[in-house]
Amino acid sequence: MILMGDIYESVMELAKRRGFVWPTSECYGAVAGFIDYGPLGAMMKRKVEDLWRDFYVIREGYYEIECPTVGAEAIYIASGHVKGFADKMCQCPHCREYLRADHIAEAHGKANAAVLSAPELSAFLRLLPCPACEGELGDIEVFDFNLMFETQIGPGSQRKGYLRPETAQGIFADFNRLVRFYRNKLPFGAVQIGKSYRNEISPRQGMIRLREFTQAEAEIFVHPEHKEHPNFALYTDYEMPLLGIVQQQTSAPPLRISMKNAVSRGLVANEYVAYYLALTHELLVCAGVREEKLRFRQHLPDERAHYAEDCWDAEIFSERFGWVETVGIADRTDYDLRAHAAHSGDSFTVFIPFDTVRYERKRRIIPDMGVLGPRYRGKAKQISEALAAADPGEDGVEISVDGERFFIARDLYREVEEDVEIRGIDVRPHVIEPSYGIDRMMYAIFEHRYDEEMVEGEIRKVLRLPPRIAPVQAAVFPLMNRDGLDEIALSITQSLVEQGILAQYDDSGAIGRRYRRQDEIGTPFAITVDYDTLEDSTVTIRDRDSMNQVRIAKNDVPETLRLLINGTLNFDLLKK
RNA sequence: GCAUCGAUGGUCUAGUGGCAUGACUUUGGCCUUCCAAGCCAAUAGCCCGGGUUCAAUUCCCGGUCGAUGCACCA
Repeated sequence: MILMGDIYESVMELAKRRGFVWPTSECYGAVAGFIDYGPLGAMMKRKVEDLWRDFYVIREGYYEIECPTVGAEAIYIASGHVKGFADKMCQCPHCREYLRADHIAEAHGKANAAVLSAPELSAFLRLLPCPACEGELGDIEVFDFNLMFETQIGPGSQRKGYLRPETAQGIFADFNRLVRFYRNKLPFGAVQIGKSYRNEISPRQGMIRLREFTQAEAEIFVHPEHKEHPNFALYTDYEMPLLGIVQQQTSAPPLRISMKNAVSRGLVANEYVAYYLALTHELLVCAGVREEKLRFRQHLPDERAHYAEDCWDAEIFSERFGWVETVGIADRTDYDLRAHAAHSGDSFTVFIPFDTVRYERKRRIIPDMGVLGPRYRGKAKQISEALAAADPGEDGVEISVDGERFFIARDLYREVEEDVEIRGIDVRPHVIEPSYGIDRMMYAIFEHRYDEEMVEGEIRKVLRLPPRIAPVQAAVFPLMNRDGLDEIALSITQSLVEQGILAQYDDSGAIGRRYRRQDEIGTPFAITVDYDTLEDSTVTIRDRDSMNQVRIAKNDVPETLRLLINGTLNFDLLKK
């Protein structure tokens, strides 16, 4: 329960004050769209990323790679970002408002205005009113505003580069290496966690829309005809709310449905997409997102990229921002690999051998280059290629090269029939892409796990973080700062550190105050050394969420905490 | 980017054309046998730049950041 005020204000105030999230370079004036993670925020973010790695790297076996954040222009020409990641903008000459040129055109009946060129758009807009001030747009200039940050590689301006707008392209560009790494077998996957950059026109909403943000993306390469996930059994009966296209069009509530049924009813395109919907659901809940504030929404046909076969967003409900898209899960088909193949000249395919070698009877045309060469000179090569693909008649064949027609007589080539051995086929995989916005996850966790309650007339602020995510995992207090209690507490702290547990020792102020300090930063457990400890070598362990305490042997503290933190042991079971 | 509003110790806040309030937090000390107790002390602030003025935290202009609306946006 939140007792007072706007939860966003309360959460961000705490995050700032306790060192989770800070405005960047505050002493020079912060910059919108950029944030710093402070000591606790950076620690917590790393733990969220490690949780993600547990799911994708350890469990799925998709190894992590790391590519530069600066990419050569060619990559983003191929990916379509140089052309497509730009908005057609214009500025109203009267009110100086920046406007989306294609949106105005579409509002006035121009279908598919997004594909028009800048001059075409500017001609179309001439007589239209500005949506902001109603003034006639007149002789208006339409320009591209590309959302990528641009830079130069090397001195001068020899080579143009861009800060990556997504981590995915680095994985695609490494495809041929990855195929070899995974020994030419499908499916395989690679993941990347790192910074991406988008020069947002107007970033607002704190951590939700950043110009520099962290993505965790997986690119899973699958055989286009085999979209059954090998471990689908894990999630066949997993149920979660799906807001499909039909539900959205009929304003129906999300459908709670098992993954098996979602696929068999055609709600979700295939097992791979369904598998990662379920995995994402599990991961987000595990990270601390409230299950009842999480839904999966399918892209409507007009918002889905033309090449995508199916696309879903994991949306997390924020009191402040409404439903926030936090994870995108798409079947991108072979779009990306095809684009990189076309631009780079590499094949971007995997050779898949058949179980048994096949033979096909093929008619092959062998040109007589001894004659064709001298006769057609520069065109000879093209003619021989066209000839190889032609289907000759009785006395010869007519082919065309560059629009010019040639008749090649029967005696200028030989036709042979032969059995050709076909050992396999080059397959261009389809890409299943789950793409996570880590910063949005972080905000959602803060908002969902922040709590206030009234305790003896005081507001108690608690971050109810899952123990795995909490930046500090345990606190150790001497009840009194004397009589040797402090030495015992210090030695317990040391024993925790030796177990790899981040523990904070605190002997400052009243015991209640120390508990509150830890509650605020989400520390799940606190160990207190009191006078009984001197008698029987037990200490109390206090659970953040219930504030209950249980006595355990001092020597059991490191192992007990280890089990509590990794979730093997539940605090309630400690009681007996 | 436009319009409106705002910005005072770490946090919340009072107030002013002339020495800038108070509370909480934090630090040190005293006290204290389990959930922000008490006492003493300390640290720490008027978003930035320019203008008006003898004097600007205060008034004016510009900027930055934040909130809201428009626009934009996965």
